[in-house]
Amino acid sequence: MAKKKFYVTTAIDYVNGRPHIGHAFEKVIADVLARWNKLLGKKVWFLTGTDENAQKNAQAAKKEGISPRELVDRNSKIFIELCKKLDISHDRFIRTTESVHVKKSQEIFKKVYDKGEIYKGKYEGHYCVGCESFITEKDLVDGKCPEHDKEPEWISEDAYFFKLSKYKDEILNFVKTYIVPESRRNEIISRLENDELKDLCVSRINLDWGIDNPIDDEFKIYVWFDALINYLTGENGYWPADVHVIGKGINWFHSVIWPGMLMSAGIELPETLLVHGYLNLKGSKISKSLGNTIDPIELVDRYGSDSVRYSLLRCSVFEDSDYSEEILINRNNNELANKLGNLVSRVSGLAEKNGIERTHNGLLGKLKLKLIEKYIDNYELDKALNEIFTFIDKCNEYVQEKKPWETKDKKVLYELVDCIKVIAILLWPFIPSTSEKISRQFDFGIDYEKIGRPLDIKQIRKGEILFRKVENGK
RNA sequence: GGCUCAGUAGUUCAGUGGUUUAGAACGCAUCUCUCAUGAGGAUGAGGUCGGGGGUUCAAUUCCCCCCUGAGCCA
Repeated sequence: MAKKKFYVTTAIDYVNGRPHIGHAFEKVIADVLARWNKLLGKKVWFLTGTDENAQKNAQAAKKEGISPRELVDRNSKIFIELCKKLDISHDRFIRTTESVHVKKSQEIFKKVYDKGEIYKGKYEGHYCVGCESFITEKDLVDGKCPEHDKEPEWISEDAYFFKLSKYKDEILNFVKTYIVPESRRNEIISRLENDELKDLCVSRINLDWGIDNPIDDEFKIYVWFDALINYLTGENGYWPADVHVIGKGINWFHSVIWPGMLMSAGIELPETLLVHGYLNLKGSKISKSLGNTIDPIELVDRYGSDSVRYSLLRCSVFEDSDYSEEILINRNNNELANKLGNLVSRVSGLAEKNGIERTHNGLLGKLKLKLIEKYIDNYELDKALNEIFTFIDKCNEYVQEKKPWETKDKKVLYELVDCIKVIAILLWPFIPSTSEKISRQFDFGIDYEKIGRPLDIKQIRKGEILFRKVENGK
């Protein structure tokens, strides 16, 4: 029987600045999904990357007095470094300046044009450089874009339009099964039902950065049009995507424009759009002007990838959450060091001294495996982790109750070691490097099918401390 | 402005399609084991479930209004 495939993507990131903690959050969520499906035995393809054709990048480069090419080359490396530091298991890192992507974008553009669904017209309107898009009169606040607090430029130009309006009903029908969570789905449905869906301007004139319009070399392709196509460029035979992981700010592009493009191009539609919330730092938005950004690369250097991953994954996927270094430290000390780390430490020490003897593992009955699976299937990763850690508590209680340091009961120790095996397997998508350390220490493989199977009995040794505690206030 | 969501212990959040003592974690207090990373375990204090009205024998849970915060608006 052929293995089932699983194709997951993140949004591609603008490279006009350094990555912030929100980028790390999204990548870690997608990584858990990728690893979870790998653990279940599926053939996984995980795509992430950088969006480099945006006008924003050209502007950022100009500010620094370097070419756009230099800027994107330099900055995309930092995003690659972030992935590496966070143990992101992506199979492909796409950059939209790659020639293969340029070709793909032009190919799709031409396909839609040839079908008569891209046509030439005139566009007049307010264009916000920050948004990379036009905004309507009624959305302006004091003549400024409310999100970027900048006056948009008035643009009147020849332009190419994509007949997005044609697909309104089809899109409306499609999103009903596409978008997760429900609240985000309803937002899109209500806009589609209540407002007119206009055709989308998909070209820009007089730019010297971006992908050439293959029909008319006076124009570039609108950056969002090419950006979305990255999911096709990087699919490696895995299309359609099983999950696109994105932030709530770009829901519209992925919920309406992207399916519309695919419908027009006659390409199969993706399965699920997972829209996650944002992280707030001490109650306020991440914002460079507030100077409250946390550099995720620095965090990993200071605390290790698993502590950063874990603290991020304890945040709600769907709702906005508070995040701070202090929260990370508390999670690290209380949950990773005191609960998980200490359990492994005490049990491995006792097992090394006393040995283990096979028996029926009654303790395992306290693990709500079905519930954990359900949570992960519903993308409620924080709840899944919570449940796994509840089980770790049960194991610590069991040690206390059975006092194996007095009884030297090898069967009790077997149960505990077997449970640690299960815990390590379940935690692998979340904190892979720690899981792998535990698996080496107890000498078992990380394999989902081993969860219900008896443990091979081997010599166990007390390993190194898994998590160092951190003094708060560093 | 339109639409949507949220407001529950000091903090972060669960939860309830109306019924007897509203849950967890962290923090705090007391006790305790000693295998372990001064970790673990037990107990306890802490909430008029945003405010006001309504429906009902009964509302934190349903309905209406208000306040506050957040989000989306191509």
